[in-house]
Amino acid sequence: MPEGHTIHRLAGIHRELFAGRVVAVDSPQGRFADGATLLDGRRVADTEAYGKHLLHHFDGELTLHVHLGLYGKFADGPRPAPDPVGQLRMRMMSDAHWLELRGPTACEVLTPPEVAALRARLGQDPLRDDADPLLAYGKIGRGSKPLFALLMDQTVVAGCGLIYANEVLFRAGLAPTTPGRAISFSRWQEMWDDLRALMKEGVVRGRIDTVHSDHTPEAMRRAPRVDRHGGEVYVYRRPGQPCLVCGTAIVRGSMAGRNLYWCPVCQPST
DNA sequence: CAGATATGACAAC
DNA sequence: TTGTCCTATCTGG
Repeated sequence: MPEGHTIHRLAGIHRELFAGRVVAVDSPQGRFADGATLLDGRRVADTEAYGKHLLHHFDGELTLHVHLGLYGKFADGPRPAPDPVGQLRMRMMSDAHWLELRGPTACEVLTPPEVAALRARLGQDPLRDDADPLLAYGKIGRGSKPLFALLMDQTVVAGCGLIYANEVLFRAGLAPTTPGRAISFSRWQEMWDDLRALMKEGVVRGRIDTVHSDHTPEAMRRAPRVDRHGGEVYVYRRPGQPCLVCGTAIVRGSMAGRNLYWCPVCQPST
């Protein structure tokens, strides 16, 4: 489930479990063997999320950088740790807890300049208090690039993924193909605020719910209550099914290799 | 049990 | 736009 809310949630959990503690780190699978050696026996100073990137800052100016990609997963629990099963890229253990990581796109140790470079190439993260929607709008308001592609562009909005992009566009009543220059800053600000609120909910709940609570019981009955991704949504992965608001069949398309879903009536093309 | 699928990102064409 | 990588889980036969 790795959109930005998942990573921020993980940062919080890992801070709770490991910040301030010395940990043992290894790589049963072997693919993170060198990095594990660098971190083994050090103290975790703090954890942080930036967009979809998770950072564990260790004493000695070393940072563990993890990007889950499409398949990456963490698991944790109280010791004793289970025996390694499957492809276990990294394991971390304090005196009280264990943490397992499998299938990440990135699992590496970064120096401070490398961390700075990572942050510099990321856009505004709605889940961070240091984010500025006006800076994001600077990359949006002029061009012809579609809003969907802009939302998915991590150098514009860091942490927004496929589900949030599709859903926030539905909630805004905007077609995914709407060019960035077609919306004013105040319109963007509204969408940003909506996205931020949705993602904050996602951090707390550990799932993505985007359906307004005041929907009619009839509409809710027509929808699968919970998608396989674990949340309640308007359009994501509901092609051919009736729109929860107007009943029109949801349409599927693709843009930049990603799945698009929208309601042609609630989100008219301009 | 093989094949398809998954909330991502990047390089190469 | 296509191919590639990472791994587990769900699907159909």
